[in-house]
Amino acid sequence: MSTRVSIATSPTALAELAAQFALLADPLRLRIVESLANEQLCTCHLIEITGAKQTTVSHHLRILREAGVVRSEAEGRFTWYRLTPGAFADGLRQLRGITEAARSTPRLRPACAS
Amino acid sequence: MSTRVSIATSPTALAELAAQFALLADPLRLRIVESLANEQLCTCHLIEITGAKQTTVSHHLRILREAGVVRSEAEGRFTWYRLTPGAFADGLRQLRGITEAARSTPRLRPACAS
DNA sequence: CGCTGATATCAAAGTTCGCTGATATGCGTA
DNA sequence: TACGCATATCAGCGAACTTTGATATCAGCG
Repeated sequence: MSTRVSIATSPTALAELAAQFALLADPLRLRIVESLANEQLCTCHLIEITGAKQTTVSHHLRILREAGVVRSEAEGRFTWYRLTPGAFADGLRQLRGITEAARSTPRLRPACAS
Repeated sequence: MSTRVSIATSPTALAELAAQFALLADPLRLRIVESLANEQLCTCHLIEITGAKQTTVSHHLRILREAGVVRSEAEGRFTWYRLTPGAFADGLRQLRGITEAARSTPRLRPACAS
């Protein structure tokens, strides 16, 4: 009879959250996201900022676009990117909860029932 | 003469931050971290909570341990894990900055100097 | 209309990552 | 001391990911 505490997050929600953090788990994508936090930029800017090849930047932009955290708008030959308002809101909320709880780790040690 | 805005984060800091998010980018690790946020747990608990194999859990615990976000303390046959106070603080700060800036994306569109 | 530049897509290659069975270590107990 | 249980380590396999050259698309310009 396992009386372990229930798991707050459903498996799917957990996977979605992990996917959200995965977007930030790559240095290049992190740089892109952080650059887009302050201003809209077109691909050429991001190529210059990151120093990565055009195809590489375009690939990561697609990942971010399909994840819904950035929006793109074509303007002539250029494509402008901006961060989606509310992007990473879930991740932020979760991370805040974790760090706040971890601030004072209780000595609680549930029994090792086997 | 590229006059692109400077990059706030150094390459190493960026990599470290990405590595921090990578820790949360796996559903299993995310569940472990989230479980440890509220109480100390030993490996057997985490095996039961996650439903994963013992070696799998142990593997991820090692990753978290070596990253410094969890601490382990042996007690007899058991090993207790707890979240390191201050873990993910940088990640949280960064993510907060991003989401706050993204709340109101300015129409700013720097020129495409080529 | 043909060329150039900006960007996206595709396919291949190399690398990393998660999972797992086998195995080792170490503590408590009979 | 011998055995069982909790846990960690190791090695290998397969999947997923990043990077990149080649190529396609498309808009603006001469």
